[in-house]
Amino acid sequence: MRTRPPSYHHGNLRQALMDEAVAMSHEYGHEAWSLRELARRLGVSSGAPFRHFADRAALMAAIAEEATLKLRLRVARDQHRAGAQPAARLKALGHSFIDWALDQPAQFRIVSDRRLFNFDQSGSLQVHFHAVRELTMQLVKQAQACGQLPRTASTQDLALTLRATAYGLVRMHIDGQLPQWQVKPAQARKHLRHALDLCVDAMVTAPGD
Amino acid sequence: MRTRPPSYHHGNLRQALMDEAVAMSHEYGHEAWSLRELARRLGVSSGAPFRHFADRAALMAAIAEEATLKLRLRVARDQHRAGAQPAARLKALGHSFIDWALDQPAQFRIVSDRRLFNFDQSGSLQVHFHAVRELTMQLVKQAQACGQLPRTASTQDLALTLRATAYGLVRMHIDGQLPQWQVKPAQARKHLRHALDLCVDAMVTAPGD
DNA sequence: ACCTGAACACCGTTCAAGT
DNA sequence: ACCTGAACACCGTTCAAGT
Repeated sequence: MRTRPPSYHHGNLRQALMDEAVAMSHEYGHEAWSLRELARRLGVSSGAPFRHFADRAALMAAIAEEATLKLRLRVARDQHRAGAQPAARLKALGHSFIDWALDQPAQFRIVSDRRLFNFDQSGSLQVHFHAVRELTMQLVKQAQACGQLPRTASTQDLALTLRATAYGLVRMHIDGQLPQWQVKPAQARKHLRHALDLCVDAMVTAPGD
Repeated sequence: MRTRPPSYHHGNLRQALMDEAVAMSHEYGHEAWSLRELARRLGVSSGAPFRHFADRAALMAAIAEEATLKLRLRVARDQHRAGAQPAARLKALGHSFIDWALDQPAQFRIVSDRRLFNFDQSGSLQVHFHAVRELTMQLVKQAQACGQLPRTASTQDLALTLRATAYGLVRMHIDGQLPQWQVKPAQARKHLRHALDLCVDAMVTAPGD
């Protein structure tokens, strides 16, 4: 009758380590717990994690890869619903990013902390982020082509600015800075979306075409 | 003739610890070195740092406070040279922030990592950041008053968006993401300034007044 | 007043040994 | 095939003892 406790001896310790590591990162911060504590909480020995991950960095990288795939899938889904207008799709892209970060803050912190693991060494991280970056660039280029964004600025600079705004907004929330800007945590998502839209709209309506 | 080696036994160990900690953070990353290693490099015992700082967090907080004061002084100096136009002063504020972060990346990382120490517990950090935040808000308000920024958007949302853009741009550089956006490290400062100006200009010229 | 260095309770990681 | 648990070389922090 009871399928639990799960038998970590038969194939699911790897995922259990990742899930528990995310839970502990959420509770304490991603550098405030030890692998030994993680093993303890799962009832395995201190050496067991090393059967599945070469080291701490490899565990963190695996978590980051899982989270990054989720971003890509979410973006693909949301783009599908966003219509054809490049500017609207750019907003939707920003909203996907915001929602992704706010729905899994612990994973966002891990993904964006370059010191936890070697980012350049993970093929899947590279691929997924590249895809999102390429989409941003293409949407900006399309928006410029149909006059929604100014052609006087380079595609790269526009894309970089928009990306930085989305990233900066999300980080300010994740780092707990929003209350200092009079934004209550409960209204963070709404405010972040609004602030991003403000930036996109400003550029869309800016002259210099 | 030789005033060196400095006698850490007579009052300058505290500053030496801070300087060496910054140097090691620059070399290895701010969490990749130990207090014992720091003590070793300064030729003192493993317990000596605790004569000057209650714990690791207190050392990091002291470094952050020193760096934050520098930001405030730099902003004040640059504002003085920026003229009277609110939009120009907003750009100057952003440039001060960018220059500050790029001139001392290790300190920027420490300041913006909320997990290293209790941010809310440092009076001086609060005060200095509050001053910069207030300046941002006032400049936005002035810009709205003289028609340089739209009055349809709230002062808070405009300020938040601009601040997020500056912060996001700087973080992308600090986290090594700029090469992926076709920006060479040597041209980072120029590109970041340009991207920020792009955002300010877009808002300045946006209608809805 | 300031620093030493042993001591304590931890780490990450390895690896022979077990099942 | 997967996990154990002792072992190694580290940590941060404390504190009696030194100067």
